[in-house]
Amino acid sequence: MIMTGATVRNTRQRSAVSALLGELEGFHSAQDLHAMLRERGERVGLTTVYRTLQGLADTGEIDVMRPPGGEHLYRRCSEGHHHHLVCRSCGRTVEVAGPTVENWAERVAAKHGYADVSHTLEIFGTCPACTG
Amino acid sequence: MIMTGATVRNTRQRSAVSALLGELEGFHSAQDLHAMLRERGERVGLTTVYRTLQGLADTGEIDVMRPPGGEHLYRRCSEGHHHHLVCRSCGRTVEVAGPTVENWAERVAAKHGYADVSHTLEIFGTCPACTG
DNA sequence: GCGACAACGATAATGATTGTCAAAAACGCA
DNA sequence: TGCGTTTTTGACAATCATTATCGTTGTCGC
Repeated sequence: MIMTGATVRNTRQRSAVSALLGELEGFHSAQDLHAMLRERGERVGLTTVYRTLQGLADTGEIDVMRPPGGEHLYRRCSEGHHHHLVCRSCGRTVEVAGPTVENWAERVAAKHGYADVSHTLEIFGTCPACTG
Repeated sequence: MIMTGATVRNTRQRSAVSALLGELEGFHSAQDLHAMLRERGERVGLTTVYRTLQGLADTGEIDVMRPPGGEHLYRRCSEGHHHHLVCRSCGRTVEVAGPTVENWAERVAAKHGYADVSHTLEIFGTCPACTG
């Protein structure tokens, strides 16, 4: 058996995507990011953007949100498990940590004998700026 | 302005979909349901199944779940707002009512000035039967 | 029974994501 | 620094759920 070192190589493209995410506020789709990179003159393939985002998401470096109506959105977020409070109208997002919910989910799952629990939670609303 | 009576007509197809959902346990995709209807000899188009499900979901008669990896799943559920605890392996589902979470979500949203709050929450795990 | 209009459904279109695979780039090592 | 190995890339095709189209059909009020 070969114990591949699971080496992740540093490439120009990966850096570009990562850097871009570092500068941006809010959530952006893979295609958005791809377009921005092209505008900057960075030559990165769409396929690669998808792959990179997936990788970053797997390692928890970025968060993924799957809004009801379409494409996945990505964002560099603070560490640890948390959720998002998103404005339906302008997209303004607030990170929310919820020990309350985490515990509740764990408890409920345990009560029914479910193991290996995970969950997804998104809160939608209209932010103050968009309400007026 | 024309005040269309917003008439919803009773059709054989709508009844068939609704009836099928009434008999089934668990979640099923639009395509699943369509296949089942065909097996029964009911002649219903896939397009219509989608449309009908969307309609039923809009009026709250059925619940929609959007699992991470694919198609939307539909199910006739008990009334009121609730969430689902789903087995990753076999799909066995438990309905979960969570005043805890509802309140928490409301509170958090309010704290940030967000109005008109809604949320989505799914819990995934491995059920007792699939753990062994 | 009739006419208006919603609903149907076969088919084409859409569009995000994933698979493919040959070519290019990184890394470890001498 | 040069080399072989292995990962990564990226253009392109494929997938596949969902949506749009639009002529036909079925409902329902009258």
